Amino acid sequence: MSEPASAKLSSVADRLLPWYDRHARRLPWRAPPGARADPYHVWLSEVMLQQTTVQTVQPYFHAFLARWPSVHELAAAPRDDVLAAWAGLGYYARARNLHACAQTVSRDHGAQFPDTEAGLRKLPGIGPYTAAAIAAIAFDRPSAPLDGNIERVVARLFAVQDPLPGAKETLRARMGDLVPHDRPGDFAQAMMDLGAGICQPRKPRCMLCPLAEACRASARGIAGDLPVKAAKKAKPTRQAVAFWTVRADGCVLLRRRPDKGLLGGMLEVPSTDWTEAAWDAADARGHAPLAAGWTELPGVVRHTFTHFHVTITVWAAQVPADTTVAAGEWWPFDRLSDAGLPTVMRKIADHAVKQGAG
DNA sequence: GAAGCGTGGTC
DNA sequence: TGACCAAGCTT
Repeated sequence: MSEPASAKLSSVADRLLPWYDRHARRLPWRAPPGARADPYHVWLSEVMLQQTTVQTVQPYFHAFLARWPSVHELAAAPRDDVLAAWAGLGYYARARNLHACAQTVSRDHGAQFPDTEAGLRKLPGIGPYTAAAIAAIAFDRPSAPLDGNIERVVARLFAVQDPLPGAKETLRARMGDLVPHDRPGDFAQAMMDLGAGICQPRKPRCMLCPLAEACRASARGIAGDLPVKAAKKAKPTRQAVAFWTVRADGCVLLRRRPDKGLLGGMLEVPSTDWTEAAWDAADARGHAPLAAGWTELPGVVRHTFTHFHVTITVWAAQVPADTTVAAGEWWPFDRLSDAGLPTVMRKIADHAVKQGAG
């Protein structure tokens, strides 16, 4: 019988963990050496870090912990407060699921997060990656989280040339073979740190990599070409008109978006639909939140979402102090920063102010 | 399996 | 400037 594969694979953890002990990034959600991380902190950070950089997440993580120190307090918070605190972070379904998850854990689990991958996987907003990551990092389970960093590291280690996302299950199995029984949580974080700091997408720093000797892609000089990814579709450009309504008492009209879909549940500057065809004035006026003397402001607001670009024209109007609307909220202009506007809406507000319609 | 879902940084 | 990329999940 030949030498078991595990003899060689275990050397990956043996090489990586000492490197991690010297080079681990110091991050606010990580436990100090020798301590167990708080599952609430691990969960909150992992959800915030979905498709989002560490630098972007840090201030939000601190703000959430300061305001809601435990999962019980987060569960008890009004949902709109959680959404407003999430504003600017993107992928707002995460905030809706975060709040729902906190309520489930608080109500059904005695404020204790499940300590297994399968138990975590049942909670809203916790998918395959996040369940595996929390199980490993918070509970030291030998699970195999596979995020974008680990996909890249594993694809290079084994020189996997099949394109993603088709190769994902192959990579997950390879990762599973690498996970050590000792310190699996540190191993997962070490793989992510390696991906972020050494095994980088464009210019891998193989000269500094503790796994270079074991890396097939590095040996062949093709590390920078992996992983192969399927081509992405081109983004169309859509058009919209946004209505900036200033009331004589200094309030601005906002509106809450439907719960599902783009910017679901978030406040918005009332606007037309976002269509590929341009809006003519008569059609746009039919979508205004109220009848008023609308003026088109110079310039446009441009923004890019995951799957389309949008060009927004802003119409402004001033209305009397006693104006009301059926569906909408009047927000004092000088408290607009508390409203929790998504970035595209903040851009519209900034544009209106810059054009003198504050 | 594919599409929908944000934002900011980088090259 | 535009395309790519980041600790993905849901339907």
